[in-house]
Amino acid sequence: MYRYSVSEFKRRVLALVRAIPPGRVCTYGQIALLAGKPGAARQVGMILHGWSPADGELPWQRVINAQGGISTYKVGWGELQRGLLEAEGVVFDAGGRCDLKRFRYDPTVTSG
DNA sequence: ACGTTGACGTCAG
DNA sequence: TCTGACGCCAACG
Repeated sequence: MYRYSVSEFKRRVLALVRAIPPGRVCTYGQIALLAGKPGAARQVGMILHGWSPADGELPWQRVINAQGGISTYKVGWGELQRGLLEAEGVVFDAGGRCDLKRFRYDPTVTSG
């Protein structure tokens, strides 16, 4: 698909995203940090941006912003992402945000 | 090489 | 809580 020579960072990001279990979410900053580039949250978004939304191989919908909200409305995939997450059990409030303390998945914490 | 843009994050008011 | 400013780094013209 869009597998053009991925760099080390991209590789790590994709691996981390794939490690997110259904019904859980991660933030861009969290992914960037674990991928080895603290503060490179924007680059995480860019990497996912180059990925097809129809590609079920990558659970890109489980990556949201640090406020627990959807950041893909500006590219037209907001409704799709929210729908996919809700189908997995993630609950959004009236403000379109979910409770990160409840749904955030941290690979470094083996508690779940 | 340079300036602008962007699926973001953090700090100050 | 919401807004504005700055930083981050890769992609684009």
